[in-house]
Amino acid sequence: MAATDKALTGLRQMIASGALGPGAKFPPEPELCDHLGVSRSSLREAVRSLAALGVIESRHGSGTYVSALDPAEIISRFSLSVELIPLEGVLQLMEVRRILESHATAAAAARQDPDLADQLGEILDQLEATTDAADIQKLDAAFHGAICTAGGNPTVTALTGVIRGRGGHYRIFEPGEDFEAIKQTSDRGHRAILAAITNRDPAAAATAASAHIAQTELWLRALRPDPQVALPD
Amino acid sequence: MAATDKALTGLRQMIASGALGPGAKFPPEPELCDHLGVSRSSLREAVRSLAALGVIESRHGSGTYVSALDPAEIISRFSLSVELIPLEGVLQLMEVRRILESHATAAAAARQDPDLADQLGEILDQLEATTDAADIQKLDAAFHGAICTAGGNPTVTALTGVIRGRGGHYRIFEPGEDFEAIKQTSDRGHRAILAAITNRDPAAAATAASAHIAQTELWLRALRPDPQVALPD
DNA sequence: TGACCGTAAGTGGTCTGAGGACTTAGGGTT
DNA sequence: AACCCTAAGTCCTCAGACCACTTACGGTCA
Repeated sequence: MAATDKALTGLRQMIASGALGPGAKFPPEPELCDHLGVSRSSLREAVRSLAALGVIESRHGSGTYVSALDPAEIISRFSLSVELIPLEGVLQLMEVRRILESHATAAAAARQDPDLADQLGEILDQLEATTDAADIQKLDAAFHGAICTAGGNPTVTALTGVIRGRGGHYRIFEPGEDFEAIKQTSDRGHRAILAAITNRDPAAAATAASAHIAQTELWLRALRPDPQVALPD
Repeated sequence: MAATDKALTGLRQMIASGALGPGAKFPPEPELCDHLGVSRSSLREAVRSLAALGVIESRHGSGTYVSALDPAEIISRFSLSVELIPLEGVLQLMEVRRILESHATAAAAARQDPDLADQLGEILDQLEATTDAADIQKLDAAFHGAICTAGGNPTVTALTGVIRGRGGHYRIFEPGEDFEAIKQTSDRGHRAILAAITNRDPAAAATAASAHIAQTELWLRALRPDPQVALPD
């Protein structure tokens, strides 16, 4: 087995076996090199791999530690790769977001958190008052994020957040001829979701969230160029 | 900015800017070092990070390439980290699987693929005939995987597959006093899903899949030790 | 006695140079 | 035309040295 792979397997094994739990500190690099039988360069490349995946953390001057191994944190690391996925793949991810977020929105409506509706109302007031693309994206994330958090599953919140962040890179809300129509449709969608939550109607909340996100998917599809047709000779 | 981070940012920028699309080849390491202004060690650590995330691929003797940037492949890389998540976090992930897979199962039922039911029936025949834990896990994955594939969204298939793989590490089907009861319940759940697909009843399929996975979650919860209570002095 | 600060040990971060291992393409041979 | 061999190109691994940061200890001063 290659040196880096050997180090990678060894490090993962130390965690999987339970020898090192969340937050535990690894031995110093020279000691690990000796234990795993690889050079320092190979060990460091293996450490970098696991750090990229959110499994371990290196702290300069302090040591190398097992991360909290919290699924939400690990999923957040995916934004580094998801942000590079082309539009075609983003559409598949948006369907995942639609399914999960409509579920989380229904759960939020069912929970009847008395503060949630007020909080969401304030966000929407600000959102409807601005036309700045960056502000829109930030407030939209705050709105959907608060709902997902209320839904009760942090992993769902993290996953939808990553996907939403990717979709947001396509500036749907750039000033253009359709800007006002798109903005109004979006604002109405948000109000419909809030109304369902206020009415404590999970089914309506799921439908409203699904419709709202599906609308975003349609806008994204409109950005997609038609598939190139292979020309005959 | 730290050297490795500088290299990481530079590499991602080369992809995000569109300068290098899926499958494109990076310049040789010495050239990249010069271009990014870092040493070879730092560059290699950055490359390893992105390789761990499924964004780029290094081929020994050939070169370094941008990956296909396919969301399903990128999500598959998650298994390296998901497999290390403790039981508590797995339960959150199982809810994600339940939501996505019940949706995919409904979609598979709606699609009315004539070959699917036969294929699933053969898998279940084998599954019901074996008591080997490894075979059970393999056939269970084949059953649910085929359904998700029929659902039409490869990203959903990849995501549910990663989570299912993690859950499978907890050997629910180890020989024990409850083995037969658990196995029978599981088999019945599979048959109910197949029946809904055969009947082309999406709603029943979603319900059956949700119930089946929820049952698995209950078995996993039973493995969870009670939270440790902090003892007073 | 307490708080503050400087110092030294411990640890990860970066650079450089060298040689090995693998892939690939091209030319020569059969 | 098919096969094999060679050589160039590229990534992989190792080793050693030095730098940067964190931490804890012990001394100093109020």
